Amino acid sequence: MPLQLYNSLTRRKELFEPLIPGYVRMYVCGPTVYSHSHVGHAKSYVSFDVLVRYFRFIGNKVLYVQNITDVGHLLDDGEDRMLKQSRLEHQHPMQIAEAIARSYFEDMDALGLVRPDISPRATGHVLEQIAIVQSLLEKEFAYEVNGSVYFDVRTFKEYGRLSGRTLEEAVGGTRVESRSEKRYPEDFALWKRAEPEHIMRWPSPWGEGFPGWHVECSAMSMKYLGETFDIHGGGLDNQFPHHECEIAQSVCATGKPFARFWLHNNLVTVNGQKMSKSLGNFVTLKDLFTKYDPIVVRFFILQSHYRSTLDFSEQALDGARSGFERLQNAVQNLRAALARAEQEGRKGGSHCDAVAYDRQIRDALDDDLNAPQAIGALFELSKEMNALLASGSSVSLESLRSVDNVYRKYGQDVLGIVPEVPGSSRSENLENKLMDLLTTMRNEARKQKNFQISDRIRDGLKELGVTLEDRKEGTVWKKE
RNA sequence: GGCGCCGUACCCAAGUGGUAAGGGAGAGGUCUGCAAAACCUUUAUGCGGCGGUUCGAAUCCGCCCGGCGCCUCCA
Repeated sequence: MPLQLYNSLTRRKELFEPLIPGYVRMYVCGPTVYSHSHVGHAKSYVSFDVLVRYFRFIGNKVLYVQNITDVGHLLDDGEDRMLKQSRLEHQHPMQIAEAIARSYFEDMDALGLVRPDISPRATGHVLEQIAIVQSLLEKEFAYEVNGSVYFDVRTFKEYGRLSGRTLEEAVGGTRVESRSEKRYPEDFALWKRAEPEHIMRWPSPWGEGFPGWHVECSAMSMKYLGETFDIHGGGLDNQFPHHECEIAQSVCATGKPFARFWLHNNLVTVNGQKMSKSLGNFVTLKDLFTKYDPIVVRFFILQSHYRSTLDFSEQALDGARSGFERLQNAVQNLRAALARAEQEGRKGGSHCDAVAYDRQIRDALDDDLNAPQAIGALFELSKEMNALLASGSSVSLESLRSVDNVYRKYGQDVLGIVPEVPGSSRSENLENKLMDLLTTMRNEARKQKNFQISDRIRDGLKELGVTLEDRKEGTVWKKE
């Protein structure tokens, strides 16, 4: 089954093929860098990370662009959120932007995300934004008032297609007082006049000012991906107005189609309510990572579909952690068995049909990136292998290798929930050597029934946060 | 008020016409000097409620109840 993706533009799953065969051009709305990332950001970026990984896995080259918004994102009262934060922290806005951008990458790296190929900043692309605004003015899709430029939404008949609303509806339901400067309440700012106290300002044909929020994404996506590209992604809460406005200004500026596929991830909820900064119910990733391993958070996120809401709770996270550990154990068991089989040069043995699971996982991912279903299949495979290994039957080298291959391909490369080396008992360092020494001594003591010594070793290690487990295959240790 | 989404076991969560994936928790078991872990088995005659369409519905249609999102900054 070829890859199908749900396109918000058409409201249905569509066969996805890049415009240029074998080359996917993709843009995802990145963070506004004024405060640390929370679980909601993680859901969005983890989802698109899996998409990028999957595109590459099935043989495409991908150019993945994700912006960093460091100007123009306004609050209700018209204040730039970057400037507000800078005022609160007594720092230059670019200081905030730099610190938060670093924090963002730190968090995303921890979650195992593949970095975007290009991470352009809005402040670095003011010229490109001005060029779009100028083009829109020339073509009379926009108008200037007192040093600000607005997009005239009535000139674009497709306005509202993405979000499924018509101008009449929108204006009827608008709860915001219309800005007197605008010709029409739904018109949106392309360029804003900077008041004297406004620090972030650039010269423009209309005087000193700063770009509107939406236009940066049009400028940066088209600069690096071309006027028409394959995929534009982002959070569902950006569908309107942000993405609607992007489409309007891009299509009108170039006269060409903009993004072909629009993908929207759903939101993280807490007790059924959206996790957001304004509600104050958000959990920053940095806080979360003190309690949960980032890869557990990633696993938790991927256990629900990207287009479903994900309800956040400690109980759910704890459940994910246990499930994650179960999968790691299964992979460890399998690899230990594989190592033994390779050592003995095993010929023959019982069979496990990894191909069926491979197929199942491929089908799940091809169907609008159904990661939870793919994970379900990985667990079923694990259960079958565990049972086979526990029964004591010797599994054929070929089967063991093909199962390991499924873990590597999907668990590791595509989903990123199986580390290169699961668990902590394998790498070669002093810690490992010391632990080997201690566990060997302890097992010798146990053989001699000197349990005073053996328990003293185990209890002592426990106090240091190291747990020993005596398994059939030998003793393994884990750090808390 | 307009547009849209969701309601599946104690918790999280797939499934969108063919007779309920998966994970956690609980229960039972294997292993074991003890402990812990690991592993196995097991757990929804039913998918918010009521009608309808169909040989057949969690899945389609209608109504109702409950919750949420967007319409204003948010991934």
